[in-house]
Amino acid sequence: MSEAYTSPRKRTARRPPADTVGTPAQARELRAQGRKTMRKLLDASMRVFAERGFHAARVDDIVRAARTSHGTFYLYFANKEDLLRALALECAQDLDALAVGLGPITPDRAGAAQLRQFLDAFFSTYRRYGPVIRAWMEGRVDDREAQRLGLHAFTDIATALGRRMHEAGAPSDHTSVAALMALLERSAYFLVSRRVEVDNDTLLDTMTCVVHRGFFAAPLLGQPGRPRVDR
Amino acid sequence: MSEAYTSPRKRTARRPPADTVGTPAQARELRAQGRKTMRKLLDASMRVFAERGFHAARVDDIVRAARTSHGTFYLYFANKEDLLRALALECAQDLDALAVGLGPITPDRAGAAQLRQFLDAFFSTYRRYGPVIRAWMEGRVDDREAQRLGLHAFTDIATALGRRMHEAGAPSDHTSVAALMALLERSAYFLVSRRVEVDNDTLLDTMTCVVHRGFFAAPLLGQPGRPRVDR
Amino acid sequence: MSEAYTSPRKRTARRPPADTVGTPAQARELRAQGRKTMRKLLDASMRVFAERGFHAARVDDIVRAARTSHGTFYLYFANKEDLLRALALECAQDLDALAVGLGPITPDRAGAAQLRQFLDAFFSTYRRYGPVIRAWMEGRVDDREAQRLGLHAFTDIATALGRRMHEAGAPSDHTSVAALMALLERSAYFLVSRRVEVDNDTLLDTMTCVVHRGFFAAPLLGQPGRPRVDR
Amino acid sequence: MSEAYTSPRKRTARRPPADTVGTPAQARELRAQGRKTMRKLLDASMRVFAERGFHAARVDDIVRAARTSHGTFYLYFANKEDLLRALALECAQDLDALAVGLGPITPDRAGAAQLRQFLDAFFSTYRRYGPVIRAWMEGRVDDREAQRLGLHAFTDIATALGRRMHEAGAPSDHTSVAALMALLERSAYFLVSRRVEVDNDTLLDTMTCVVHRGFFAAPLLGQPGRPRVDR
DNA sequence: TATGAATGAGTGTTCATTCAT
DNA sequence: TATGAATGAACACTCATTCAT
Repeated sequence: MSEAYTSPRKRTARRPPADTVGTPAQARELRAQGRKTMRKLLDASMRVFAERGFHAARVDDIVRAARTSHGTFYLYFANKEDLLRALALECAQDLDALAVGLGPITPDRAGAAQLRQFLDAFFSTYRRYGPVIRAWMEGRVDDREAQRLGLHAFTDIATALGRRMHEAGAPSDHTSVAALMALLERSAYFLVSRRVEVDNDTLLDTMTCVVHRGFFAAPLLGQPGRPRVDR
Repeated sequence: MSEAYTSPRKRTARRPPADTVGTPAQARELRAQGRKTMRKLLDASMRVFAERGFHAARVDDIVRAARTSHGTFYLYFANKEDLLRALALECAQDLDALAVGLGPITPDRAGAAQLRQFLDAFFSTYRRYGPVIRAWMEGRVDDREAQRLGLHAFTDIATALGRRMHEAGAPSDHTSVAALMALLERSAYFLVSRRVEVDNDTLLDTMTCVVHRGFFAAPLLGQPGRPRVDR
Repeated sequence: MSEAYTSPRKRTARRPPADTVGTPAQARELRAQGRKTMRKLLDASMRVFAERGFHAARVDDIVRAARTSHGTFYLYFANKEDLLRALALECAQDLDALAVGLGPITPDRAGAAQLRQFLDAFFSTYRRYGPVIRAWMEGRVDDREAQRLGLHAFTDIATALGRRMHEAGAPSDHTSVAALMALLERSAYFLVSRRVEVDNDTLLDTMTCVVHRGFFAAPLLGQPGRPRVDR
Repeated sequence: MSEAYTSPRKRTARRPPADTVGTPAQARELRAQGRKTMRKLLDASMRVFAERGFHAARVDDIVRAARTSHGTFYLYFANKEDLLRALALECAQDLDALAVGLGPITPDRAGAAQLRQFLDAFFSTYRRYGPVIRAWMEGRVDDREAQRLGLHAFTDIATALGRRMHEAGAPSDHTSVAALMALLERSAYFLVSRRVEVDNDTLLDTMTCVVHRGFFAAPLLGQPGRPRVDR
């Protein structure tokens, strides 16, 4: 999953003259300045998406945030979806790393620690790429490629988790893994969107405990730092 | 929460601010035919929202689905947000009933059964009102009232669940309950949206088990019907 | 009153209230071409307003007259009201100049000449900005700013006239001045709208005579060029 | 000008079957109740027009004000213009009476009194029918008949005034009379619309004086009640 | 005679995308 | 490589008028 993003400028519908059609993602070679501008756009878009969400975000918002122009935007991306695709690639790489780095989740405190670390990393990625992930989830993305990337990345993580669940002797069928993914995604959303009042550490503790017991068949451990306080 | 929806045939003396309007409900009394048409619109909109999502849905889609005209739509609703508000009210009532009907979740099979039944009902409601709930979640709803309703309904359920968690001796702090809500909502979404391949019964079994253990501190019960199969 | 109009390319963070918007002027710096297009729109709108009146004029009429597109219009003006505001500013500046240039109206022929010159200038301005002035008069303009400008401009002229009436020893109370303004505005309207058959010179003569005698306490002068013909 | 208004129901464009076409204003004979309803609509419309103006007024506003229904409106009037025509007829009759009742305007106090009385009556009529008159003035009325009525009524008054001006030895050419009409109409508008602060009596005094001197060649009379105060 | 419901053409406004410089 | 200007299809909403009861 280390394909590099290649700007698909000129992959638009109307394509009349003898051009490099057929070779869809025919990126121009970018020089230093070009790379910098593209980076500016990618970063700006993440900020805008975080605030408004992908669909509500306007190209205008993005270029303003990136302190550049409309024309420039379309110099680097074929359209908004194409930008999403580029972000999706970065995000998928991040998630991929997560999947690769996930060690065994034993029923003891070591397993809990491993799990916590994974969750922490997941939340971190979500903080950055949440809007992209949600765009996948919402399923209103027309772009096949972006969809595929999202699916792929999620499947990778799901597979990794499923394997660890299996090792732990817990049910690791498709549905169980899906439920875990559901919990992960939405908890991260709550955390990041601030729609629900949760703070990072408390959520990490809670999730570690819940997931360990609920999905990895761990016994109830008196976990340190886990406040057993009722609300 | 049994406030009835009153069609906002407002008389925005001058400019109707194009948004949620100030005078939300100055409903004409509807006769039989009027009620029928309104119902048609509400039902059609649910179908359209289910397919396209609230934001992507066009008023035009709705009226086409309801086999009525554009003008008629605005005879019953001030705008799309107002329609959402009406649906939100119905949804909130459904969710409210769920909260009220939730019995104690004991650690034994009876508790599991109770839980399963609740989940079943929740999924059912989600099947119908999912788009409305997601509109709340996405937080891009401008309408204050609809937001309030959504928050209120979710808080009600969360409170009921929290109480049962507390009774069960499990952590029932704010964060734990939030995590449970996250799991419920997104699982239902996966189920309903068909974005992930899960079938109703399997998900019910899985969720019952996971939630029972993860959130209600139940021991691992050899639950009947729970396939221990790995994928 | 030399505030320059600044195109209201506002960034109504969320909903643009469909009306006068809060952030009226966050103008982009316009380049030569931009200025030209804006001018084209302003001029075209004057032509359209002259023909249809402000309220009846459609944005579509304006852009057609300006040989540009719908989108372009909204690139320069937030809406029709905003365009009116821009025109109002120009008009107010014109009227202001009139007020400043008004010399003393003595009871002799010199006074009559001065008056005639003023009336001529007033009619001239009215020929250009009549529709704007009438939009003020009709009082159906929602835009506060445009209203303020109109009121201000009229007050300026009224004040100047009042002072000259006072000097001339004629009644210069509020009501008298108002009556004079009424006469000026409506005569100009008759002249410009061609609703009543009057030609410019005849009207100038008539008005000079009538106003001189009626509002500036002048004696009946045998004014040259004044046809004493009955109709 | 004492033609009675006959509801032109069925003078609409589409007119397929063997109906009383050709006889355009084929009013149904109205019974007592019908007359009452029609009156209700006429009165309500005047109220609404006074508040919003003819063009901005919605049929919906009118029927609400008249506490009746849309359907009923179109039972009595072919459309909004048709309603205007009916009001125009009433108004024209009022104005007609004014024209007929206008006595000679002598240069002395008796003439001033006569003039004052006329102005008072004119303002009175304007208070009631101002919106109708303005609809004529604005010239945006499609209806030929209503236009004709308006023109006719104004011409009648203008003729009567012109005659009296002639008798008084003042210029009574077309343009002079037009200027007087301009002054009358707009003053009345200022008075009624409250766009300018003038009160009835003061305006009457001022107008009497100004018109007497300006249009009827009267000398400066120390008119009683005329405050010579500057503002 | 009266009514509330229904209709759809008309209008304002937005915004992704293309163009000329 | 960068930019601001231009475009027009798409969409929300209004309201005069007609219809069925």
